[in-house]
Amino acid sequence: MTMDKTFNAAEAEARLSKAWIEGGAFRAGANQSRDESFCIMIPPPNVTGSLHMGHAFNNTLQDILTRWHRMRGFDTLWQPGQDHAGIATQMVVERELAETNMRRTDFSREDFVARVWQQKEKSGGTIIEQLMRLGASCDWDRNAFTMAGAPGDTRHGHEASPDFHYAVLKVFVDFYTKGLIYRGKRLVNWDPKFETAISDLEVENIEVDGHMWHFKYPLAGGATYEYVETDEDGNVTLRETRDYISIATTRPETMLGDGAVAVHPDDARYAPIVGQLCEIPVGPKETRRLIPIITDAYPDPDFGSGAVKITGAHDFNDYDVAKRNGIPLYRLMDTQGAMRADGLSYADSAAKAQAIIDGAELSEAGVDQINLVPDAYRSLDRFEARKAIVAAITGEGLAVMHDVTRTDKESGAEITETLPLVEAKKIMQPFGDRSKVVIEPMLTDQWFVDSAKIVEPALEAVRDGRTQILPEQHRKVYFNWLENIEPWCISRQLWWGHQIPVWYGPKERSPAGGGDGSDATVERMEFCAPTPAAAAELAKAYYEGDYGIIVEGQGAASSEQPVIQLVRDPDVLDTWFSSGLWPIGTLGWPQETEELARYFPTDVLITGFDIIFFWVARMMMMQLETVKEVPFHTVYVHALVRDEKGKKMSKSLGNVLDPLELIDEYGADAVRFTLTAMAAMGRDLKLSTNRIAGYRNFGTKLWNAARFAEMYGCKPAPMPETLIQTVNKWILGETARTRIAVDDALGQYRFNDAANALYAHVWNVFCDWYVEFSKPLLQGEDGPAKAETQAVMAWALDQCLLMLHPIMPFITEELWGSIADRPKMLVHGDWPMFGTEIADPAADAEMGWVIGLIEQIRSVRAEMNVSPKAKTGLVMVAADGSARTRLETNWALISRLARVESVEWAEAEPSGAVALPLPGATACLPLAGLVDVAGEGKRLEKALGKLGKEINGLSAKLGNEKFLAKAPEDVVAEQRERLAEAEAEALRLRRAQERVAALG
RNA sequence: GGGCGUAUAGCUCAGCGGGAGAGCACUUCGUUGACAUCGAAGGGGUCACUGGUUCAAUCCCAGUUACGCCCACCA
Repeated sequence: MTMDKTFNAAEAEARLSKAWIEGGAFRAGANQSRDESFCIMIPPPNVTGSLHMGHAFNNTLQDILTRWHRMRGFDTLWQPGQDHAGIATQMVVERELAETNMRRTDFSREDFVARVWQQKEKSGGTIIEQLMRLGASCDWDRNAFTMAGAPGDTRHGHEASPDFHYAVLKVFVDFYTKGLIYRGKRLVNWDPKFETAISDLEVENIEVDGHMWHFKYPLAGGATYEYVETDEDGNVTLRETRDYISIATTRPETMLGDGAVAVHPDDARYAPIVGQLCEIPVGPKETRRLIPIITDAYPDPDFGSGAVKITGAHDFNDYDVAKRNGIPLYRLMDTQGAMRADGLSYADSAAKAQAIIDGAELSEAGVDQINLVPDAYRSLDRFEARKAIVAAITGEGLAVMHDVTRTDKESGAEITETLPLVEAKKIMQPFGDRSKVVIEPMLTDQWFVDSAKIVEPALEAVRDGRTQILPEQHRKVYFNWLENIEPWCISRQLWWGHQIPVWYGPKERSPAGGGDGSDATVERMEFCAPTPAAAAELAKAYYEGDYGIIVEGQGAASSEQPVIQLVRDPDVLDTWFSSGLWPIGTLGWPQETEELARYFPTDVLITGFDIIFFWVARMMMMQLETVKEVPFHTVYVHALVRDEKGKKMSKSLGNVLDPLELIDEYGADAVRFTLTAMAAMGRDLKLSTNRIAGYRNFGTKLWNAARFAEMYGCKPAPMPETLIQTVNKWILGETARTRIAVDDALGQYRFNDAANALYAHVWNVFCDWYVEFSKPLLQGEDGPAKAETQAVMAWALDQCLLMLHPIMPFITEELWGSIADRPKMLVHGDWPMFGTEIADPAADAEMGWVIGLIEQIRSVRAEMNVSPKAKTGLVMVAADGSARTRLETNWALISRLARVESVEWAEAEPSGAVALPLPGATACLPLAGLVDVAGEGKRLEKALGKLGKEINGLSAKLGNEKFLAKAPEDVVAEQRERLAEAEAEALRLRRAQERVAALG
């Protein structure tokens, strides 16, 4: 069978992929021949996701390491799986519903979740197929899912996944029991689109054009004070009588919820009015609220007016100030970011708020009933309300005014107008990273992980090197975030996810009338347990006495005894809480599985920098808290794949390269090799199709080299004990050096170095030289030499295939199979382990000499415009015998590649010849008649110029006593040697110059 | 406001205390049966700037400039 002229990537990739998977080539432990294990956890892509360039990059690197270890006989597992991706996935389904004008609330929770499971079945397999097309050698039989085992689980596509749901709930319960998780009413980031709380990390602060309005808060009862501004030296710059305090805000709609105005305690301007009341200038005049002017360290006297309105329920800074000063928190908005319409009437609310100012005490729930949104603004969207409020205040003359001078277009006169002070300002505004809508700080009940309590081991593990972060610059980022860790809000008001395993019952032990749980939202008992039955057990113990316990959704009461109804917390957990358990969860924890024992802690995590906080840090904390071990020994953080201009790939820019389209066009190997070759640690890569095409050509080159080998019958065969041919000895050494370089590079996660070493070896050494050198031997009459070369050629090619396989699995597997029938596929090939013991220094030196000679002859011929077809003679002036031996043993090679047809030996260099310096000899090309005298003169001139510079530099250095005294001996010796060589060559060049001059 | 990163050939980037490299692009030449998705030869760089350390700096240190990224509550 002869090989096809080209590699048919599309056909071969599909066929080989199938063969690997059906043959179980990727199973955990496949090809194992040693004790050590090697395990990588895939960063689980979203179930609804599809493969983008980042995935392609990330998974290529993981696959390289996995294949490399598998070939080296490690007990290897690359664990695949998907993430349920709470918000992202629910969003997909809700969007679909929206097309038919339906909402999630049109369904029961159970039905909606069932729809999401259907969606998951529909699209969950896509990314797996795409990863398979990339060649990812995951153990697909173990495909896991972060919501496996949760109610409604269809097990589709992740049949073997452990009960992840149980593991997640168990960790929640454990953390709860240990006091690491708590529930409380806190100000959280609220996404009005998805109507859920989100964590700090899910908020993107983006600079937008905003406005800062300045409004007057009149002092109560028309009081006045003398407002005095001074400059740095204490000189009075402004003195006026005011009956108001000036307040700046970028969000006027929140004024309705103000609880106080704060000034800095040292701010002399406002000292006269501290303790007084001022009026919020919004709403029906007769019921405007009065709020106190207080002091707090928070306001910066140098910013704005120096006075800050305190809206505790709608701003994070204000929240802290309010907490410190006992200022009530008034919630103004509903879950969709519209102004509230629920709760008490405005009049009642204002009255109650006033009562609080006057000293009345209200329960938390009582305060929440207060709705300070006037009727005119109720139900308005927050941005509509903002407009209306600004208009109302301005119309009433309570905006701070300032003079604006402009030049009238028609008359050219300068006109000064007094206008409301509205500063156009760049402000950092928070947006939901998924919803892209403005996030609202919102006062709600949420669950939190008290991260500060579990952070220390995660810091310590990186500090002491149990977990290594590469590249190292990311360590700082990691430390910095963890050292300043904030509580992690883990509850989400969604339906898709792990429902929080907490059940509520009435606080009182004697629920009158059977305890219908009507006040359960106010004061209640929490029962945290991984299952409803366990929760009921806990409740039974608490409600000691003769109660029946009814757990939500677990059937009705049967007896006549009083009944306690347990209601489950409706919220689900942040996706990252469950993916934070990915390493142990996929290995079957909390069962003590064999996999856990073999593969945990895992070896390396390969991930993008964008999820260091989201995921890596959380995994560290959660694994260390749960099983007291680091989840992985190394974190390799890769950079971003950008477009060829360095722009981030984005749909809106339209510069997205689809890895699947690239695979279709260039083949998976070309895409993989490109990404690998560009994977310099810590540096973004700019991907261009041009580059991919180049590496596709590399595959073709390899293919053709194999065709050449096949053509000359180079089949894998035992090599002779002793090699005779120098080229064959030499290629062994070259191969060994490459093997060392590749292993070295991969061992240090220097993927680009590995790729480049292989590229250079295959193309520049194997193809450019060895294949060419082999031709006279393979085509010649010398039987033993031919046989030896065939065997060595086959061997050297095999080594190329073996070493390239982790990066280019398909073409190498295809070649491996077409070269010979083998006991094992290449995917299970035995990675070369030989070192330089198989090299032969004498052969290396000899081939170096031969290559040098050929290159010099070619160079001269090209520059002299000698026709490539013309053959020339060669005159050798030998300084010692070794040169003669070298030339004669390699004459066939030299003659062919340098196109010289004869050689004669002379005592002196003939005139009219170009002299080429070599170790131990001078090679002379008698090109009389062919020589372009002027050209040769120029060439020599140039070469001498270069040499002159080098000689000057070296002599200066060697003339420097300090250098001789302080530099290491070997460096001095090396410089001396270089100087001697340079001088010798310069001498030869000068003699050649003379001869050329004589010719002219 | 903090923190980090990057400046090397026309382009994209490796490298890194003692001889400036690769790929692409460019120029010239080439259909010798592996390969024109190729071969051979070649041009091209005060390694951003300024100081310092050193016998020696593209590389280490400090500063400057430009660009990029991350984090952060200035109303």
